[in-house]
Amino acid sequence: MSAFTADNPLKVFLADDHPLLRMALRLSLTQKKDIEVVGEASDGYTAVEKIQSSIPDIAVIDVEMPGLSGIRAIRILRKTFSDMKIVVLSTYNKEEYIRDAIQAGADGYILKRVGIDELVRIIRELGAGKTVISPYLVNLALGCDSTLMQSGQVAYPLLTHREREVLQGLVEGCSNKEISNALNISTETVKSHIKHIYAKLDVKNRLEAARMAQEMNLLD
Amino acid sequence: MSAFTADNPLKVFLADDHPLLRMALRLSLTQKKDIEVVGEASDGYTAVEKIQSSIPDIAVIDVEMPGLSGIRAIRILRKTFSDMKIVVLSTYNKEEYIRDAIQAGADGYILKRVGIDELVRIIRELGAGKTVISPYLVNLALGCDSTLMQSGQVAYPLLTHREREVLQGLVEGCSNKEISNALNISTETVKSHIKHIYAKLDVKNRLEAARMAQEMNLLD
DNA sequence: ATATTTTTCACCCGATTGGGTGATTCCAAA
DNA sequence: TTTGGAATCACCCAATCGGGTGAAAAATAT
Repeated sequence: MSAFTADNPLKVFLADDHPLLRMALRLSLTQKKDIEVVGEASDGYTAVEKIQSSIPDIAVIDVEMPGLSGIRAIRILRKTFSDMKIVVLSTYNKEEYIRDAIQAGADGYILKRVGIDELVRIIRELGAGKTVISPYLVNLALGCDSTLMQSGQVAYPLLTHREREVLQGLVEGCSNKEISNALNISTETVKSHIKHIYAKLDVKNRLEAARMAQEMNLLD
Repeated sequence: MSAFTADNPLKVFLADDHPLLRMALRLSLTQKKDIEVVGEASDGYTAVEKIQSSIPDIAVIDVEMPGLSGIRAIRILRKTFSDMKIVVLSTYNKEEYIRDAIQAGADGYILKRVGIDELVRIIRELGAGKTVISPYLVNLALGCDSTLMQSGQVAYPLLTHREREVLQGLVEGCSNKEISNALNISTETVKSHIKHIYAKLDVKNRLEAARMAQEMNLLD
């Protein structure tokens, strides 16, 4: 199945808001001949963006980042990339965090206090298809069904054309009724579109949707 | 007064329980000819021990370490070393943490998300005798409240302090209930504030209020 | 000392939103 | 040809929001 070499390296993406830690990770990983760091980001929004264009085999994502949190970034990524390995970096080994991460679709949960060798080992195991929870935590994380992976989805267009039109109105502060008038459709249809938008962006109200739209550059 | 060179380097000690971050710090600092890393530790107890024997000019100490916390380690060190520079490393910019650190005797408080150059700059300034608080925190240290109305461009009425706090929550996408919990007041009071905010900003919903807040630069 | 503003809370009521389920038509891709 | 997404709409129901009125204590200013 998967044999990563210098010719065919394991492509890894790093998302962490600490430049120093990111540097350490990059240095540690690029040293290994079978691993290549294809991109970095220091916040959730750019992480999602860059990952969508660089399409790594494994995304290493910090849970705590400014703007879009790691967990929510994962939820978004999972909608598009069902087979990408996503591993969460965290400072804490709270049961709750781990559950959230796994439920969001993470394939692994690593504590930041791991050593370099440990980290490389985990990355490689993920590359080989395993799901890894930092050994310290194995006993904790068993309450959630293994994975909620959906069927393969298409790549880029997170939102449909119509959804973007509706989102445009929403961002401008229009009510559902105003949007429906502008687009000549019923308010029920607008509501329907908005529900889908919320699900796709993983937000729960208009304001978050508007902010997300802006941060992710979803509109003109 | 103090001119540190390759002959007479600034001796730095590193205490942090994250091997990766420690590596990044060590690499970044040892690169500089005027800085020498004289020791490392991954918990508070060994940090205190090793510092007592290596006697660095500057001790960089993580607040969150297993065993003896960084703050308590600093208190102990301060009893013996009154002129050693001690700088706190922290993930968070909580006002409370900063106060604790300073009160324990820290000469500086640095966020882990700083870059390498920034870090080196701070270390050197500490070596030169200054007390440094990471730039990100300046606004915290100074109760940023009085800056709002100098310009003659007051087309809209200003908000009160409380109203700004409520608006802050609103902008972040919080519901009235979430805001009320955060501020320890009833939802009715939050509603009341929001009504006033709407009236003052001449908007009619949360999204417009949020956008107006941004356009008028009403918040941090 | 008094006036004003700020901050707090209550009650009412209609409007709007958010979430769930389900159905229809159209169109394009497998 | 069948499958599936896109776009449309309907109904239900609970939660939240927005607007009005009113009021009282606390802080600030005059």
